[in-house]
Amino acid sequence: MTQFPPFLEETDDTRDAIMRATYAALCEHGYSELTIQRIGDAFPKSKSLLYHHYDSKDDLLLEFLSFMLDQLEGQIPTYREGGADDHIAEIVEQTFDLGVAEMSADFTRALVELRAQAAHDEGYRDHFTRSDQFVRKHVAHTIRSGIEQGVFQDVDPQETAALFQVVFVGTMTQRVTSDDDVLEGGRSAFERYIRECLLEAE
Amino acid sequence: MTQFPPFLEETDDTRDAIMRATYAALCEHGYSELTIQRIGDAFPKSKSLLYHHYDSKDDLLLEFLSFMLDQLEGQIPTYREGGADDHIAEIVEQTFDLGVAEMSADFTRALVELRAQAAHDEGYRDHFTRSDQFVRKHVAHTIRSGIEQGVFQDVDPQETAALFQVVFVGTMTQRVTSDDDVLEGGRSAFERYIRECLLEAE
DNA sequence: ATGTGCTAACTGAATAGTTAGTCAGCACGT
DNA sequence: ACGTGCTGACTAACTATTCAGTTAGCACAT
Repeated sequence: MTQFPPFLEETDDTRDAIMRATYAALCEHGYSELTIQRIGDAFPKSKSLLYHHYDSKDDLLLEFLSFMLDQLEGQIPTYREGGADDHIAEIVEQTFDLGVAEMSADFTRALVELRAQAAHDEGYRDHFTRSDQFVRKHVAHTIRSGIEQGVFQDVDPQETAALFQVVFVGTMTQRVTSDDDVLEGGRSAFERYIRECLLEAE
Repeated sequence: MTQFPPFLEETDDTRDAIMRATYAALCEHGYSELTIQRIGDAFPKSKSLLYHHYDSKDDLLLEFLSFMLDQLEGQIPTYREGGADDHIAEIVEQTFDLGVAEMSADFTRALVELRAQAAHDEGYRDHFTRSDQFVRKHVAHTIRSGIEQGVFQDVDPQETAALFQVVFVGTMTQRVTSDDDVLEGGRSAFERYIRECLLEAE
């Protein structure tokens, strides 16, 4: 059975139930084998009802992505005070260890497939652009704080955050698309980068 | 019209022609809208003939990937002597600037889509595992040479190459799936990493 | 209370289109 | 005669989407 993230708890709302069904179907079948039928199967009501609430399969999935991103954005405390260095360490931990926080491996898989759609679909590209910008700005802001706190060297926050973003996407993609084990080694090397190029020597 | 890479020159061989047609169709339509029909359209002979040479669509595409990888592996001089530092600089250039060498943007797009299939398809995963290993070992070898040459610090070649691989996949994916411009900044930050964590200070 | 009109949620069955894959047979070099 | 490369027409399965029609609930006049 699919393990739902906390913000997808049971509610009576039909549209929430559709989001839940979409999440479940995506985890179970992946994007490439996702059909309206299968979303319907994961949904207590009828398949046709999906069209009552959304214009098309595409519309539904885009709304789904937007819904997930909203939840995620709402969930991340804009910035909990505390050492910026600790926060960065947490981000690295999440990047190389589990992927994103509570995301199941199955959902990560589907997410990588969904991102790939952005290569030829503007709607998806818009979504991931927004998503990337959110993450990158969050990291940049953290780095800026760290510099002010004196725990980071005087680096360019934008550029550094950009590298974080690339490493983040690369890791996530690599994890689910290749058995070549690159994560442990990549992590060591990246931590060395943080130690020598980001953290202020004490 | 599709611009073919040099190793896909015109030949009489039918199977080469099929590879060419697959490449062209992939560039024109991307993976998600790739059909046997469309490969047939880009092919001077008939669609049914494809089944005479390959068992299934999946078989054909896997053979195509394998074919491309063989060509690429054969093309990269195992190691042209010369400064390992220059060679690494070239790799960085190719990573952030054009993507891989002469690959068209269209093909890169398709390649990202193809990689995403590996999330749920073992055949594709095997391919990209092999592909990743090749690249990573090539980079690791270059780094090892650089250390011996005294131009690189005494880093762990495996770990460093792993980070290169992650950055490579991340950049390629990001480039075609997001309009958030992360490449320039990522490049600057990565070049700083190379300067401070890889190159031997002179 | 009750009947009436109206709307939104909902359903099962149908449809039109597309797809991978098949197959009987043609041309032709040996 | 025979195998090989090759073809066009075909099919069976699956897809997103539609649609005619059922229900349940609500507002409101009687």
